[in-house]
Amino acid sequence: MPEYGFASRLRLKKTDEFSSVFNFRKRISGKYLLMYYNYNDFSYPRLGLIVAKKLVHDSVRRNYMRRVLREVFRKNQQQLTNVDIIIRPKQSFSNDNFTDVESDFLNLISILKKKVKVHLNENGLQSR
RNA sequence: GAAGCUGGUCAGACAGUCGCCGCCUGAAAAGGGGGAGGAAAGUCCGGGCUGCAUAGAGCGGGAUGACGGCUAACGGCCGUACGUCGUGAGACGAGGAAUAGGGCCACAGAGACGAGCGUAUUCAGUUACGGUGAAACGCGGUAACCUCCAUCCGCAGCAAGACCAAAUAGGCUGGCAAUGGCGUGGCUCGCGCCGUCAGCGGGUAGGUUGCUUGAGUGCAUAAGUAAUUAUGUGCCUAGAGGAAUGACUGUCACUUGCCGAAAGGCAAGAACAGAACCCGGCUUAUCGACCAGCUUCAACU
RNA sequence: GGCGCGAUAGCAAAAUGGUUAUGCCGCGGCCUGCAAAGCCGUUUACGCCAGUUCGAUUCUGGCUCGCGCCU
Repeated sequence: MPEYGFASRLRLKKTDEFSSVFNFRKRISGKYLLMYYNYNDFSYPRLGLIVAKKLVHDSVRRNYMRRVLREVFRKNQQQLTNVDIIIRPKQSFSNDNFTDVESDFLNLISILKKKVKVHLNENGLQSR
């Protein structure tokens, strides 16, 4: 039975957790979103969100974007394993482009899954 | 019917699926119930609360200003008077004192603040007038210039404050003595600490608390022109902490456009905006819908 | 969340209840074989809306924008 919940353990909160992802320096970009990622030591993925005040001035729309991105992550989290990801929107969106944002996110996830596979293979080679 | 004025209410409704944050029941699994606003905003005023000594004296500083009332308090609200605007309903108005004193009054104008000057006139500096200018021959104007008078204000803010407590570092509490130093709010007084003796606990990260029942609110009655108050009765209405309210679907209702003779059908739209200790106001943003009272004009009886 | 500052030409930066200095920049001219430097001239401003006042950039409210501190 896949997990659809979104408990607080699945979130990135501390500055150290955010910087570790940024220092890994891996980034995938889509039309609406920018995704940073790093591998973690847990058996589940974790999400961090950054919505810049520069991008959208008023807090209503910033919080809306945060909620939508959290919702998309919640619905698709079973596709991911032990990665920390940070989502940063590149441009603003509203209720009209919800499906666009969702497909953009799914696209990023599929790219990430390929990279994870390669990463695991390389590690396997090194360990031999 | 048209144009307008004032006050008030609402801020789509009801279901379903998947989630989020508190609360309650339960050993658990699970179940039940609650979850943004009229401005939550700006932080412009006023309080509560907390600490600084139970915030106390003086200086300095700040705020307000017709009169009366309401209130926990206010720079808010209500009533009355006055002034300006409007045909009117109404709207707007932070200014008491210029003989307590000081300052300032550009340009123009012969002359600009304290009395003089010019012309005419008279017994007589006695009386009248004087282009300009906001103000001109004076007991001027200006106190949103200093100031005076009256009233009020100590300072900081929940990142206040309290409690439990790793690592590291050495300090903390009680008694006694006294110059100086340090701290507390802008300063002085005042107050506390630093010295020494005795005893062993104190405290940062982190966590818990403060944290939501309160000057609360619906209705009825009474007092008052009103703001408001009193009594009775019903209700509980978010409490997070890198910070919860989201996504999708259905039905009905609203607005606009198109089609149609009509019933109706199709499409689009639905504002401003998101709690962070809590209240009372003010100000600013806002698609619209509805209710009540009133004014002016036109027509008809 | 709370507290406190500021806004003056394209940039920097003063002062004041009655004409907004000054420097750099731009433009035109002189100088030079050509330029630079120098000299002369010149354009562009008191964030916005109200009030007090005869008159506001200044005084008083309210907006808008920017900055700093408390963690």
